[in-house]
Amino acid sequence: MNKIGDELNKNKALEKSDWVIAARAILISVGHSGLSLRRISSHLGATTGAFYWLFSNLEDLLNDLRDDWARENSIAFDRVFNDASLDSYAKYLGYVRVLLSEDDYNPQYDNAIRDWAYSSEPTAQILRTIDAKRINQLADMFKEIGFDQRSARVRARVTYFHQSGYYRMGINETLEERLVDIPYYSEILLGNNFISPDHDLEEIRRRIFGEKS
Amino acid sequence: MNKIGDELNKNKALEKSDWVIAARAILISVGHSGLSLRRISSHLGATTGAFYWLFSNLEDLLNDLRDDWARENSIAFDRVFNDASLDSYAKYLGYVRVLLSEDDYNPQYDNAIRDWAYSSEPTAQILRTIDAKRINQLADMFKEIGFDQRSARVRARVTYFHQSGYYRMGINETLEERLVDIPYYSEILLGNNFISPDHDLEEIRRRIFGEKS
DNA sequence: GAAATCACATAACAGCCGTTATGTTGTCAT
DNA sequence: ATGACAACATAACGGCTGTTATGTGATTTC
Repeated sequence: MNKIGDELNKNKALEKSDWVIAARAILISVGHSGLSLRRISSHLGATTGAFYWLFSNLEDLLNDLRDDWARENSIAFDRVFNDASLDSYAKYLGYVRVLLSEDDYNPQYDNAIRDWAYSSEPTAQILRTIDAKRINQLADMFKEIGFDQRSARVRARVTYFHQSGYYRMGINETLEERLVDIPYYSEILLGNNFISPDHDLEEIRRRIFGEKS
Repeated sequence: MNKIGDELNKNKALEKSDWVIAARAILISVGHSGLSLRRISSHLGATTGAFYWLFSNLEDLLNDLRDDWARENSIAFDRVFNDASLDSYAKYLGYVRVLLSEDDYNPQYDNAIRDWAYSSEPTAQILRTIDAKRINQLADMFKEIGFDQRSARVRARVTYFHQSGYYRMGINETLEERLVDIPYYSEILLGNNFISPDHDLEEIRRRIFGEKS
């Protein structure tokens, strides 16, 4: 385990957020089974004694960790779906951009939480809440596009479950490979050729990421 | 933990399969974190000493458990996709039937293995193999239906990931509720109204499960 | 009927776990 | 200079883990 003590100011006292960040790093890289107090402590170059100065017990930290996930890994989606200036198709493109760029949204964080939820009821609870929110965001988008209530709900599920399943399998594809598939997803999920297989790769990239870059 | 000792013949010696069955039950109901030797032993009404009479170590049993999953939870799919007498649409119906009936296929078993795979490389490896096989089965079906190679592959992924994601969320729906959604899935995944929303529930049920039942 | 072997049970080992009690610094106010 | 307090470190507790060494009762073999 690398100590990240060098990176943070040694003259400053540890804060709760330091522990949350350390726990998050371990959760993502190792999984929830790695969330032991001694492991998190050594990751910070500290001991378990230091931990109990800030937290009352481990569950206390894990609650903060769950809240961190619910906040931080929803920001990217919220930014797209709460943007009133975007029409439904622009939201679809924004959603695809979030999934392809992966700088605001960390799918591994989602994966780790999803695994954790199997054996942790508090985790399962907050996961259900966030899942429901995201699916509703997608369903509203599909309804805005023109699908009726029931069809939109099924499309939202198919879209969201595909997303989580894709990242869950740990598929290793380059951005180019993924861009090639975008028109086929459009055909299936939108039911039209909004992004057509006839478009060349550069045009698809421009549609999603904008003019430059 | 219930001891199942009463259910199995007390006069007969324990076999490897007894331990695999016990481990499976715990994996499904508790998750991989519950797979401790003392827990599995007490589930059988035995002690850890008995375990080492049949297995060399815990990993030995866990390997058998992984193999059990790969075999037992693939039978239902293989039966559909390896049936040469079924055309592509019949295979689609067969696939849907497997997912809806859930007597030959246990999605919870899949879930538990998928969670386990996050922290266990041997589990991740066998999961990748089985996932790839199932996705290929679906892709071949979609190709047989008429989609080109690339489109079929994407449809297979969307279909399979939706399946795993659906069960992963632990959604609680009655068979009736799920049947109502079938036409919308048909519309999305097959791109047509092979099963139309205009069909009534009883006809949909008949198409999937056959004349009687 | 005695010996051997099978099929376990019992007990102990070291290692990890969360948690607590106590010890030890450095900094600051007086 | 000294007491006070913040911010930890150290050490130990009981409980759980996989594993091993040894003990034990029933069944089989001769």
